Amino acid sequence: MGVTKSEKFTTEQNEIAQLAKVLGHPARVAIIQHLFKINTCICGDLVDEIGLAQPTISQHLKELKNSGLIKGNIEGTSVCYCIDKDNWTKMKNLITDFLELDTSSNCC
Amino acid sequence: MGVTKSEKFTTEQNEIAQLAKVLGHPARVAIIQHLFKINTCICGDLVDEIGLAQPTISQHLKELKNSGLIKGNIEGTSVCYCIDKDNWTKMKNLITDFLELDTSSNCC
DNA sequence: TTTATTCATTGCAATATTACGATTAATATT
DNA sequence: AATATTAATCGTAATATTGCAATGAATAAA
Repeated sequence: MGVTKSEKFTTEQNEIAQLAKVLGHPARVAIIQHLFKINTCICGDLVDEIGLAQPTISQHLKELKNSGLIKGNIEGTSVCYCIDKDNWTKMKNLITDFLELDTSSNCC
Repeated sequence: MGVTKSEKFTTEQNEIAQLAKVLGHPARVAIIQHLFKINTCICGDLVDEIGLAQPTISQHLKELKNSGLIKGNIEGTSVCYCIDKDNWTKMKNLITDFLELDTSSNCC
């Protein structure tokens, strides 16, 4: 059926998975890293930087935007994309808490 | 074409994305959390715990196993799945480093 | 106004993912 | 041996994702 049964899981589990999914493509990882590196960003830069076609980059940017991790301000013909710091911090905490599960057990 | 162009990205970007992708499904998040909670785990428990069909759980377990995050030891008719702590720690560091990108800039 | 430039959107093809019923393989139990 | 239990695998259907060419909308430059 190809459709995730979100209703079977907690809100937290769904949120973690949703964020992880957004980061689950190297192009989006690369975009995030680039945005952090240069602070102000134009989509065209990313096309050159990443080497995928412009509509493809645009689509990845849309997903990142939908997730709230980045925001885009229109500036004339270009668009300034950048990290949404508040959401980034929230996301970071959510994922970090999940990853910090105790590994000091003694099974297997 | 539905196929990710991994060759366009760095090894690090691909590794981060690959791990994030594995965590990009609530069932797998739930499985990881459950494994941490009870240390020793049998697949049947997970079917009851999570509420998806046994083949579906089995498939998610396979993906987690392929990623190296968990390992499964056969014990009679049941299988003891648990977190692969070394790999978990490596993965945690990889993701954490990525998430720790500096948010102290002043764009937008 | 005409022409570039920049980026979003649409439409499509190829591939991947999610889910489950049916079956299978293996060990336990009777 | 016959039956039950556990979990992997196979096959299939439904849906999602990835990628790009073509197009469109908007502003900038000539």
